[in-house]
Amino acid sequence: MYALVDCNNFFVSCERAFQPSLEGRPVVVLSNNDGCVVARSNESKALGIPMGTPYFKVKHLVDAGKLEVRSSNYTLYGDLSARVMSLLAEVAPKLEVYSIDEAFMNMDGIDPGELIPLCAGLIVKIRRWTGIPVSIGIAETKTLGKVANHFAKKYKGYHGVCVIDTPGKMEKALSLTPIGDVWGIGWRGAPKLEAAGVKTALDFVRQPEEWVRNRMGITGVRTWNELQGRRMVEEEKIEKRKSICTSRSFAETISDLDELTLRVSDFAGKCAEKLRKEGTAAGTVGVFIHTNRFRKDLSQYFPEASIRLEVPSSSSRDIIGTALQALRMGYRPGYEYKRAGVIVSDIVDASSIQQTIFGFDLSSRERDDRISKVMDQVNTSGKNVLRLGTQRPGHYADGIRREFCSKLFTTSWAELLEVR
DNA sequence: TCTGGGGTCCTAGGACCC
DNA sequence: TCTGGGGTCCTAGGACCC
Repeated sequence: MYALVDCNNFFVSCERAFQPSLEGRPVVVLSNNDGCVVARSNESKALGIPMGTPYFKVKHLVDAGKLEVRSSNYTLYGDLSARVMSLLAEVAPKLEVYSIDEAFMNMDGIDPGELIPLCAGLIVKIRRWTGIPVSIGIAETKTLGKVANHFAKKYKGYHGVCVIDTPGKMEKALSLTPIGDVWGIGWRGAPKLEAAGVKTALDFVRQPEEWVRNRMGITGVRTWNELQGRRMVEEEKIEKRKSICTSRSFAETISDLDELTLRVSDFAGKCAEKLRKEGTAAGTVGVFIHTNRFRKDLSQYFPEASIRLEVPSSSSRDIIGTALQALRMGYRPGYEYKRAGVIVSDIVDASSIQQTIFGFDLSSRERDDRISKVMDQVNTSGKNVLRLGTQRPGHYADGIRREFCSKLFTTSWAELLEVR
């Protein structure tokens, strides 16, 4: 069986773990730049605030004292996530961390009778040790585990654990699951299915396989099988990432190429850092810049350009230099850019590069790699203390709004002392 | 006035080859 | 005037996830 562990309202729960006054109150956490709502407490869901609501639409509730708001604090969330995952790893034969707030535990080999008490105990322990409430859904496949998790969250009677382990429970659960809530269907696919009379997950699995294949292709057939207890979603892949992206919206728009150069340099430098941290190198560097798509009154422009490197690299000099070339290819003056990003792809293991290159002078590359290494050793604070001439001083994410940010409760002694 | 960021996989169509 | 058929690989864009 799979046990899907999902942290309840994760970002909000992280804020609450260190700010008990938020308990029981409507709380939302905002995206970067304080843009829109990305996490809601049950109380704020009850207020009818949809996911993704721009902040300015709920500001009146905050001003009236009816809603608490926090800027997102990913350092804090990442740290608490690691703590939760380490507790899961202690009991799961195999753990697959799926996202910052979710993990699949492969429970194959554990006595089925033990599953519920084990998971119930885990929920209590995680709450006590980290402050984070979690729910667990148990079933034969990951997609059914998602369904079970839904019920564990929704109905108090389950005390956080729901199991789907018989055909009867399966049919009951599927009949109560709207088709749009199924993992892998998505909000675009749901209306089409509903129009064809498929309103619930049970309606869906009762369609013939060919019907599903014709409408939704191979991915639809996978979901169709998974919902019936046949495993189709692959076991964990421990592979390295295939692409890495660093992008941000700006607090204000930018038209000037020199200013964009500073920002794109920082994003590219961050990508290079991430590559080195994973022990990989990228063969392609891409850059995009976007105008503000919500401003219908302004002219829009979404250029992107990518450049293939002669030899994959993770050196800041290479990645930043190439990103700036790509930026100049796409940039046109006269537009108000609101967002920019760097994507590195065609990623390979850094160790595989050395042997494969002929006729390429590796001596300058080796020198660059040594420079990058020193930069990493010095820049442990996340600040660009050591940087290339095109990068800005300070932190790469400086200049974005974080008006309601909580303290770094878990990661900085200075901050912790300040709280005390 | 104000609207996030980072990933993966699949597919259709073009380029290219014989 | 008449102009094949079949395969692979790559890429861009769409859909989905959290």
